[in-house]
Amino acid sequence: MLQATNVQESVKKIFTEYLEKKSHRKTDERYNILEEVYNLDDHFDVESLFLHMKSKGHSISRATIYNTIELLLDCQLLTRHQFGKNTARFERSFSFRQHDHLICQDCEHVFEFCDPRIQQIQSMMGEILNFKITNHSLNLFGKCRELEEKGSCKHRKTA
Amino acid sequence: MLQATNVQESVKKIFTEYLEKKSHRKTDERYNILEEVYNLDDHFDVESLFLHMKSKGHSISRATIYNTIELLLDCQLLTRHQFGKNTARFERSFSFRQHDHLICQDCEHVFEFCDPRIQQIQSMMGEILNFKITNHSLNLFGKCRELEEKGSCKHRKTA
DNA sequence: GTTTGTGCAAATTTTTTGCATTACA
DNA sequence: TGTAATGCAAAAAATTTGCACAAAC
Repeated sequence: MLQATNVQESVKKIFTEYLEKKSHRKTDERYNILEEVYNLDDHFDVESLFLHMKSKGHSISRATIYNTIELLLDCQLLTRHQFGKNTARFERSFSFRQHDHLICQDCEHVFEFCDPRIQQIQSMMGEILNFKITNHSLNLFGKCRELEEKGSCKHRKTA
Repeated sequence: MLQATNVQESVKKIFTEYLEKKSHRKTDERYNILEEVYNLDDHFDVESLFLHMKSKGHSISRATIYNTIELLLDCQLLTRHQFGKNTARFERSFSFRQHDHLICQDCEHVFEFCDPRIQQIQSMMGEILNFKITNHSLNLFGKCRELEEKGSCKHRKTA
């Protein structure tokens, strides 16, 4: 929990510096959203974050969430993903080491993994194709063992 | 052109076999969409395919395009991508070797590349995490040389 | 002749925008 | 106090669905 608190403090400090540098106002809503984003363990979409915050008693609007997410993306505290569905999904990105995703086609559960060769591919391709590559996303899609063996998997939400 | 014709003939045959196996009807619209998809050199979204077909004199509806795309995805003649925007983009996938994408953040132009290490990562991660991986998508995002040097790039469509 | 597929329009879903009000600086 | 940010609702964008009609089989 100490570690978690430090993360909260660190990202709050980073966000504050960013807001000051950009002359954006330091509103409660922005800090509330930041805090909730860093409380969530998993990837989330705007609607679920909205409902989550509503259920915790925050009075917040979707528009503010969309606006604040833009800021968090801009200062690299958040990463945006699109795992094949129409809804964008987000993930906190401070103090969580670079990783990629493995998505179960059935239950859509997201697993994470890390492989140094991706960085190598990234820098080599940047050189060859004369690109200044800033980031990448590698998604592997497949069926988890449970699904293969039993025909369904535990993370599945809808029948 | 001979090669192109062969591709058209091949995909038509594959599609026909698929439709017959699944007991789906062989409609003109479905074959028209397949042909246009394989005429397009670049990645496309539903709206641009719709407008393209309209401009060529086809009377077609968006609903039919969405439906047919589902079939083409199912028989692997088409691949779906989501390059960070809300709109899904598609790409013909028969006789075009496996590749990944490098996307310019500015003009959104898509470049293609190939690296065998990705397949290695894919199979290794499948073993380690006990996943039956069926496919992957690796996208590198960055700035093309022109953009870096001149502040803008030729593929850019909108100011 | 059945029944699936098409086209159109309406409905959903996800995101963006306009505007009156609130509150940061 | 001036102006940016919020909340709400309406608009826009992307996709899905319902239904009458057309056309495969």
